[in-house]
Amino acid sequence: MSTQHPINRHTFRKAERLCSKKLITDVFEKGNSFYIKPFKTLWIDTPLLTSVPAQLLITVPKRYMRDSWQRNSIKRLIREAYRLNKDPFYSILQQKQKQCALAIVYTGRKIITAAEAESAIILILCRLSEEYEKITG
RNA sequence: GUGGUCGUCGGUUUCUAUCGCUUCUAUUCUUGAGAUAGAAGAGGAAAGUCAGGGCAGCAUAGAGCACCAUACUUCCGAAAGGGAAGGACUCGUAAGGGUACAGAAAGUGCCACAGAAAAUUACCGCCUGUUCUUAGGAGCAGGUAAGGGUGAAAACGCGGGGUAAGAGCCCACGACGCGGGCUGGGAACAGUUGGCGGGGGUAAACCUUAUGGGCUGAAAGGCCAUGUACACCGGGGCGUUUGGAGAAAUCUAAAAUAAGGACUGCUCGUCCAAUCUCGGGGGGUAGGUCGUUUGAACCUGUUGGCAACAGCAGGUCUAGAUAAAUGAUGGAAGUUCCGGCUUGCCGGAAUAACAGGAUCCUGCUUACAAGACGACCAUUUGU
RNA sequence: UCCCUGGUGGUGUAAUGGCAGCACAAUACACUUUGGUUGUAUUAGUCGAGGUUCGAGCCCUUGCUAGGGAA
Repeated sequence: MSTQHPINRHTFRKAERLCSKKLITDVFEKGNSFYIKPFKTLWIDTPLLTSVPAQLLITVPKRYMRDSWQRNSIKRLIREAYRLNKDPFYSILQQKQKQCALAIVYTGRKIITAAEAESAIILILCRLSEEYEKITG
């Protein structure tokens, strides 16, 4: 598996996105959650249909950001930050033989810069890694 | 030069480094939502969803009413609450701008406050007659719209005649409205001539006239796969009359009819079934694919037309995602601005506003940074 | 993507085209030793822009904004 997804390539393909309606409802209804600065994160430990370690869903509510171009740009920033920083989290998941469904919800009301997004995403991924350490003991 | 009016263009440009996204094509083998290479990849408004269509489904014997929309003329356009040119009115010194711009003389309603009165009106006043009288006047009956501080709006304006007092009551001139004739124009309309008339405003109040209008929207709808249950609840109903068979229960045939449903608001009318119909609710699925991008398409040239636009010729194929693709960080050039002066160099800053396709077109409306351009008007100064 | 509804003081709500009200809240005063209750007074408003009208919260156009629905 790891040969198909080399660590040194920071990709973010369709397989790594959360598209299944069932999984999405599971994440939002049964998932664990925590809050770091402008993002709310929901996650659940569940077997996925594909071979990737984790699937991610990015969401910006229409209630807070009215214009679609603003929502799109924030989603792009989050995706970029996740893509560049996901490797430590993936390696932990692969060690533990686990799969994870993730949802990141932006709860701010203004546009953030790329640097702010990246630091917050790094914090979120560290927190998730800790949670998995606790689960597996 | 200053101020202004109308309009057009513009919309992060080019090269490059690292990482990355979507679609298509080719190659490859480990046959996977793989790898490599190449190509393509958001807007003038993609927006608001305001108008009209294409397309799709449902409905459709027909008629009437209701409801909704539109409303100067001609032309363009598939159509349009669309556009062009023109007319009328209106705002502006002007260039120009705006107009739901049919009917108030078919009818109904409304017009607060103020005012005598807001549309067949008499409160004060004026005048006539009459009664009383303290001789100033008061009461009663009638005539009268010339005058009365109001109001958004006051019963055409002004002059003369007339009268008891007055009044378009009559006349001249003027304004307004409705017909007729003539001239110009394709028409709206304009000019002119003569006739008739007396009427407040309001139709983005009801309404009248003319014209038009089925309903629902890609979560429409078709196909494949997966999966299941019409189990449950509520309303209505499987009826009545006549004929035949039969002792009867009942069965059967044809016609009519009550209640119900359909014809998408109502009426007429037509049609509909008998473990049936209408509504609610539940179970299951939670995937793929078509629709889906070649079209009233775009670009260039040319012809016709004042213009909107149309014809002809040549060329082009130009996003198709689906929890939803264009991004992040650098470098160089270019562009713009600021400062300095050697006037074409140096240094610094910025590289943007509005904003992201989701079925597709035509319009309308709204938002919009730096900058560029054209036409015209007013005014000032100089020549 | 498509469709629908609303917007009135700080909050909740009324209002035929004709002076924009009511309740709660807030502030001040009175009452009370003080607070509460009660009473009196005050402040504060038609989402923005344009149009129709003598006159728009209401009618029309357009924008802004809030919310809802649709396998």
